Amino acid sequence: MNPYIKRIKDASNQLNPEIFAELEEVFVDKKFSKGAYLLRPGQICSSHLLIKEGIARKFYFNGHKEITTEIYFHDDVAVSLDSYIMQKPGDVFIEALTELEVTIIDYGRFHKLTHKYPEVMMLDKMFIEYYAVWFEQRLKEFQTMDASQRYLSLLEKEPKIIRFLPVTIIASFLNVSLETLSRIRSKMTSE
Amino acid sequence: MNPYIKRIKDASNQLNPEIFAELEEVFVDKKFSKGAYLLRPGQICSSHLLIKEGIARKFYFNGHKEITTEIYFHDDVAVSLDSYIMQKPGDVFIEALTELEVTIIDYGRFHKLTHKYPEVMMLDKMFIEYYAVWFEQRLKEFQTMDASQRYLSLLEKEPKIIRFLPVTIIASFLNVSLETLSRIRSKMTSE
DNA sequence: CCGTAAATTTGATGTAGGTCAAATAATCAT
DNA sequence: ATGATTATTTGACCTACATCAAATTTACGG
Repeated sequence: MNPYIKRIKDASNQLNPEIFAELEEVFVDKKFSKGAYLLRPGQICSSHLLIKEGIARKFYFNGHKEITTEIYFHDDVAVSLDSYIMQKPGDVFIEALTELEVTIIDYGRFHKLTHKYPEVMMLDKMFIEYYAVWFEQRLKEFQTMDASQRYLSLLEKEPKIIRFLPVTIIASFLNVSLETLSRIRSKMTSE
Repeated sequence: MNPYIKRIKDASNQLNPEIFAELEEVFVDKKFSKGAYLLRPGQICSSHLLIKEGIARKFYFNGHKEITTEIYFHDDVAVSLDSYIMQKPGDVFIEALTELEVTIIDYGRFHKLTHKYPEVMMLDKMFIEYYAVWFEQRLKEFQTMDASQRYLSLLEKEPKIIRFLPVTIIASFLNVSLETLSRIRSKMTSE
């Protein structure tokens, strides 16, 4: 498991049961059908979305080109960071790629707990740390790897993505054209 | 001013004077001469480095190629995030590009305060949030802009970088070859 | 099943930006 | 200053990947 995720799990397991119970009150489960948008540009991201079941992605438009920034699976947390932190309208879509079950953690109610219990703020901080390092590593991949290497790295880290998603979305996540991704794939299977 | 920086400044100004005083005790000033390394690969990043005077950068080697990830000026905070958070050896250099004065905020002593005062943890969290969003935006630039656009964007946001630093370093920050950067520049001045 | 639409592959061609090499220009020590 | 060293520019060429277009495969509603 990712060491940052492990760190968060450990910390939440060590939470005093009373706090944990209060925390769970803030959680609201919800289902979305395939293709539904959990967030759209212009909306304020008012919650963390913890994925229980299914796959989702975050993407934005650059002109006519879709850029997929994140793909979420079980236990991942989907959030539009800038919009969430500053509570201002964002510019991304969060989309259900399959039937989806999520736990919604409301911003306002969560923040109250954050101020009531330092442990909860710590947990919140750990999430942000995970995000920051995740982005740093992803940036590094773009700065040091070519398209094939990024594909290989993804294949290794998230084989699920490759198995279940159409090339369009994988290509947009790797920031290459779908034609290029197709060629990378055919070259790899032929070797 | 960057809204995240403003947010941090506002919060630290609202800090109760007693806490502020305790916080200042943790601060230690230090000078470095041009070319000195404040951090090297293999070392654990055990402090935040707040730049008081001068310019610094963070970089790492990818094979023989240097990649500059950040360039720091007055009031910026230099830290190797992954190494700092997990307190494990990192793989980056932090280098003084000029004569440099920094305020060192020691990890251990700062963390004690973080647990003593929720306000301080909040401040710490805000720093991480700033970092996370900074990385997200930088990633976006690589995904949506070509070399000239990245140069223009840097010129606009950080004209100081362009004025005071050699092409080698700017090029490595923009992730282009120095030759390409040189051509971009000559094309721009001729137009 | 079959026809149609969507997804994927394959091919031809263009271009941004890399690499290597040489030419200037700037910096610096004696 | 003057030579030596380092930084920057310029030129020739090459490669990874984009784009456009067509072919093929897959999925899917009737």
